[in-house]
Amino acid sequence: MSDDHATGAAPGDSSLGRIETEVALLMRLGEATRRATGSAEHRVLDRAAYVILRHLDAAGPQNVSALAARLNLDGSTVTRQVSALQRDGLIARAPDPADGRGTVISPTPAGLHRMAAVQAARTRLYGDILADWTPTDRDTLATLLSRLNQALDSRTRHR
Amino acid sequence: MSDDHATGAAPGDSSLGRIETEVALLMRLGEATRRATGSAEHRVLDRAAYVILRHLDAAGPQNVSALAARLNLDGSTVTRQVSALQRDGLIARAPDPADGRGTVISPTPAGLHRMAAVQAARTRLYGDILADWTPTDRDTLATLLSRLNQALDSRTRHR
DNA sequence: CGCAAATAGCTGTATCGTACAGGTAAATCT
DNA sequence: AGATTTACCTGTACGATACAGCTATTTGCG
Repeated sequence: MSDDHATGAAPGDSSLGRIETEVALLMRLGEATRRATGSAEHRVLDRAAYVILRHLDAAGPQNVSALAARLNLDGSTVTRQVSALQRDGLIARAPDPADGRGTVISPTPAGLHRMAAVQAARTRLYGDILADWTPTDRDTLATLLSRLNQALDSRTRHR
Repeated sequence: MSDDHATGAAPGDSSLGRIETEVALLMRLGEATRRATGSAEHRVLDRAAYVILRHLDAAGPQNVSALAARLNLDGSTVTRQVSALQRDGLIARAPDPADGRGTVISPTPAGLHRMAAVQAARTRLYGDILADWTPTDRDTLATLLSRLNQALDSRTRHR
């Protein structure tokens, strides 16, 4: 799994490969973890539902298209997610007063509560898992991940 | 996406919250990126197929159950993935000489080639995206991700 | 103003990845 | 040898997603 580039002191090259590997792995593990974590009775939030609620929480009520654009999802997907969330009482749809076509989605208190619970559970999980990490390492990971996401996002977005 | 809201995490805890946020985000972005990257004609490898090939490459030919256990997937899922990979000529099935029930899966040259191509493309992508990172930062990210995965994995596994 | 084009959202349909339950065959245990 | 376990496959179902097509509304333009 290495393509020797043989330029200079190439430790940076192999980190790209490692990053690729680890991100792929994390995706798998994250999936598995989510599946295992959000088990039976909880009937917790699916992947997208969680991010939708988080985004509504962070960025305020907004319509389906805005959500879709922001989350890099098809409008129809968001429509369905939103329908499910509404069915479960986690968000509310209201006609957009400024645009007769639009619907404004806002989180309900129950939705925020549910989201916070999931968030807390996951955060707890990380606390558990990273119990023996130094605060510095945690902080560094958080920062680097954030930078990675920002880079990935801007790349994905304007292209 | 700012995480300033609604968790009530103590400042010392905040890196955990940030990690949670960023991992969730990375999952979404990774999905989107994969979807965008592996576009049309390539008919590239799906998520699982890629990891299967990588694992076969890294750990050698093995049977379906071993793969399933290792990848945290149901046997049936692996069976189907493997069937698809076989149909596409990327892996080969052979009866296990030591166990009449088993089938040993090995990557074909074409499979390895395909895998390497995807890997290279992704690595290139990361190189592109992280162009302005210092080698140190890249290296640190790779290392921390690896540690995170290891922690997540061992947690997921024996439980 | 009135109609064409764009936009917002929904619904139908398809695909993919995955799981669980059930089947058959082979191996292992007693 | 019979019972149990293991390995794999198949049927079926579900969830997340995309794309295409529909309707209602808004916007832009002659």
